[in-house]
Amino acid sequence: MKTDFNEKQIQILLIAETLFAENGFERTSIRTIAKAAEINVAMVSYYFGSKEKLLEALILYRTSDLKIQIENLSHEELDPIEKIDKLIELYINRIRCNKGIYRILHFEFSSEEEEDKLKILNQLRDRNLKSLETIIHEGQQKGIFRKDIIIPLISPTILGTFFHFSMNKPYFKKLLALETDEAFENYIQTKLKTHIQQTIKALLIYES
Amino acid sequence: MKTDFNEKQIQILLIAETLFAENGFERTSIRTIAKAAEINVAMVSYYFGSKEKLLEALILYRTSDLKIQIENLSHEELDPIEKIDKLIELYINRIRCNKGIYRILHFEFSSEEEEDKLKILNQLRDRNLKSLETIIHEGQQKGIFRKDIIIPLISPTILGTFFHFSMNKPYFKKLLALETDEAFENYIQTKLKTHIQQTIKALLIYES
DNA sequence: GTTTAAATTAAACACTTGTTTAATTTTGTA
DNA sequence: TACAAAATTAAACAAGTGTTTAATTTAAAC
Repeated sequence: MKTDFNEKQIQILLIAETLFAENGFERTSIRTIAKAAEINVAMVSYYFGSKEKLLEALILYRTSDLKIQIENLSHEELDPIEKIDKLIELYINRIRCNKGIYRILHFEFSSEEEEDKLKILNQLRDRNLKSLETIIHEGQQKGIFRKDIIIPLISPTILGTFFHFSMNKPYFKKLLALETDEAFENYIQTKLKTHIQQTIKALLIYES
Repeated sequence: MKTDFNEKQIQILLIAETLFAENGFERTSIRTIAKAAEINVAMVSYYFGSKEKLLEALILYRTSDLKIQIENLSHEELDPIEKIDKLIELYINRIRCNKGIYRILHFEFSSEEEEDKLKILNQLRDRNLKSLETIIHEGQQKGIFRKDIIIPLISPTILGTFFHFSMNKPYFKKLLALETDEAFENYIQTKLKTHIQQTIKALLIYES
């Protein structure tokens, strides 16, 4: 599949991303996208073939966009605890910036088994898991981390906490008295981030 | 709103629940529901008024169904750590049994602010938070738990981890070499449950 | 400047959606 | 049995969906 898109295509992709993230894939019609992008309805089919293929193109566009920052991290000269902290920070920021596409990927298509669509996503997940393993093994060898950790369950805890929080935005805004969207975003980057870091470190270090 | 439904209505509700959970609210048409329930399409409008109101009825049916087991727990004679363990077990089992409706509640309507629909859900969340606070405060007074915990962030960690894991079933089945659906369910009730309990306890107890 | 390909358009297409209608059957009651 | 209310039905409705068509405009190449 082609990975290079022209300006018009990217314009469509970006607007589709916003609308999909706001209202979901099904709830967003091609006509809505066309109107928002100020193009003719037929252009989506013309450029991408179909609505489904537009989504595939969007996934491709966004995931090929993502550099492998996490891989680099595991080779930096930091102690394991600092690496975990940085890893979580990376995770959160990366997803925050690509919130739209992540939301679609994780919740709109997570239960479907259509291999073609998920292949790219799975590759991404596998790479991230490998990097996480490297970091944790290092900490275990140095005697800092406990050894009975199920590593594949770490990322669900990080991502799950983050997603659950940000997907129930109205509830937590009210609960935590966060009046504006900025206050909410700020809470994520400070309190929630710290909470997740604290949680994972506690899990890795704590001796029962 | 009425909370008592006749047999026919419940039959429709149960089938709708399954279909909504499997394919999402939007992707499930009234005709699909009618066919599965072996009734006429008009019956849904006749009994519930509309598709939206059918969902509202389903939420009502399921949440009024849920007894307040968690509230009872906080008054039992157990030490705080045991209570946390039991609380998490309760959470997981309760959601596992009502997976369909929880999936719809948390992901299909989590970003919408429509008060009417979420009112019941919010009440449920508030009650649960209160119970959790009671348990944690008890542990803090006894000097077992640390005092700088942000309690509202505990449930996102529990629920988020669980949801993220079970919503990415295909990926984790492959990753953890769980061949059958039963093996997957079993993994949740053993390994994942323990992982979450371990995580929360570590967070509450660990001194940095 | 003409030709050829790409881009863009409005309109139509075939289909699905949720909902309503009006007629018919079933059920319960007096 | 007769009547009235409830349940059920097939059909129609209006609106929206993704996609395709065929005609037109724009751009590029020669």
